Formats: sequence, structure tokens, C-alpha cells
Amino acid sequence: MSCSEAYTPQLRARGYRMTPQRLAILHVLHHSAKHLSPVQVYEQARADVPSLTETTVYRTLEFLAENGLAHPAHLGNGHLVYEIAGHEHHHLKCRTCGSETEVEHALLQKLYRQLESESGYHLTDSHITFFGLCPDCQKGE
Amino acid sequence: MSCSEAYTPQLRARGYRMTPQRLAILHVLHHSAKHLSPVQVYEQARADVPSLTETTVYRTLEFLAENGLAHPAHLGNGHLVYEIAGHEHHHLKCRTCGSETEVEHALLQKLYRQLESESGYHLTDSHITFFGLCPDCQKGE
DNA sequence: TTCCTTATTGCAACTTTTTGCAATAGTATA
DNA sequence: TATACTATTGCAAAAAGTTGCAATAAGGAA
Repeated sequence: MSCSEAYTPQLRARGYRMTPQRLAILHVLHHSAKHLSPVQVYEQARADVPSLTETTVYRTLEFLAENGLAHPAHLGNGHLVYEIAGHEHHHLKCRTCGSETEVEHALLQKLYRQLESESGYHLTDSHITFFGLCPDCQKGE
Repeated sequence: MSCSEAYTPQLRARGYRMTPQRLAILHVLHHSAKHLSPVQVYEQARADVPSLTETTVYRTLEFLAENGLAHPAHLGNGHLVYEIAGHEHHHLKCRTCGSETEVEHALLQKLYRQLESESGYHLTDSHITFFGLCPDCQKGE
């Protein structure tokens, strides 16, 4: 299934439009294994749509995140990165070497339920980055 | 105990210096109940040290975070805020109205241990922001 | 197909954050 | 108390991210 076939109906259903810019950005996210910064998305998507501007990339990424097609993540440096929505997971990042591991959302289910019952909040978001030391960097300490 | 008495030895012990700028910034963080953005810190600390620059505030906040005197937190808009180190806690923030609740770190202990045993990582950081809907905003849905 | 509505884009100006470097100023030592 | 070492600051310029607005174009209706 093409990116267009997959995502266009999701936007239309909410009253939004599919555009070449959005399609190019979705395509980049969809075919990237990992999270990308806005600038990385811009540079890759420009291959498809040369007229693309960085402004549009920033706005589109935020738009996709609001509509559940992409997930934003903080990786600890104060900057946002994005990845295509799909499998719910969290990140575990090493403070020393920067290596990353994924954590399945299932692992946090119990905590989520506990937080919900104690706070009364209903937890909606599914991306968290945990920081620590990876096994290799612990040895070097 | 004054801010200076409390924090100067901590910096000295690591080979760093206490300066009027750092003291003013620590003072602001210390006496603020909540997390502050770099600009908020700048504006308040300037009352003490008029020559203070924003550059210095950004650098100092990062420095304090690296040395454990302050904690950075992401509150979901892509910008960092800081609060004085002291009691370990996390935030629970409402996506709709923006209201915030604190979550004791103790609640996450079990999850931390589980993540550590499954991943081999040693988790060091103690601030996470969870997002959801507060009780009031759930009613309005 | 053509028209019309309005969501979306690009531009330009602006705000926020970062970086390099020379000048300044803590603080350990004599 | 004076000296020297170097951590820290401020400045200026660059990079990153945001905003307002007029022009453009997606896509439903005729």
C-alpha cells in the first residue's frame, strides 16, 4: 500500500487535505527506521518537493502529531524528533554514549493504570524517554 | 541557610566557581515553587545582576542540570523548563487545560527496577512528564 | 469540467537558542 | 595580600524555530 493510499483517508476523514508536501513528509517518516529531526525530514523530503520550506516542515510535523499520524519525542537535548505512528513504544537512552533502546508500551501498562487511579487523570500519550547508562557505559565507570 | 552557603561548596567540590550570576540564578530557582523557563529565570535574576545576559542563563541552567543542582523538564511544547533539585518527582500534565500534578518518584520505583532488569540499563534520571486528561477535562469530552 | 470555499503553503520578519572568542574575574598558592 | 591559572562571562553572529499574512491549490458542489 502506498503512503498516499494509507494516509489520505485519515486526513480527509478529519476535514484536512492531502498535499504533496504532507505526502513527502509522511513518506520520509514512514520509510525511516528511526526518529528524525525536523531538519532531517526537510532535507529528505525536499528531494520529492523541491519547493518545500522549513516552515512547512515544522508546521506539518506538529500537525501530524496532533492528528496521531506521527509521534513527537524528546531525546534529552531540548529538541523534538518525530517518528511515524505505528507501534507504541518508549525510548531508553544512554546519557554517556547516546545509544538507544526501545521499550514496549506493554511494560508500562501497569504503571499507567496505577497513575490513573491515583491521580484521576486519563493518560493519553504513549511516548516517554528514560535516561540512564547502557551496560557498556556502566563497565567504564 | 543562604543560597550561597548551600550551593557554593557543591560547586567548589567539583572544581567549579560560584559567581554572582550563578548565585542569582540559583536563588531564583530556589525560591520559585515551580519550574521556570530560561527567559523567566533571566528576567527575575536580572534584578540581582543587571549585567546578566540570556546567553549566560542558558549556559548556567544547562551547567546546573549537568551537576545535579537543577532538573530540566520537558513540558510538551518542545521547550525546556528548570526547577531546583530537591525532591524527586515527575509531572502529569493535562493536554487540554494544561494543569499539572506532581507524581512522587516512589511510584515509579518498581517500573524502574523492571526496566533495568529487562534492558541492562541503569536508570539515572528522575524526571518524566506524563500527558493525559485531567478529571475536569474528561467530563467535558 | 468549472467554480467556490477555505485549508495550506511560502515568504519575510521575528523570537528563541546556540556558538566562538576575547576579556574578565574567582580562587588556590605563595 | 599579590600572582597566576583558567573557569566563566558578555558580545556579536549564527542557527533553530515561530508567526502573520497574502497567494495558492485541494477537493466538494454545481
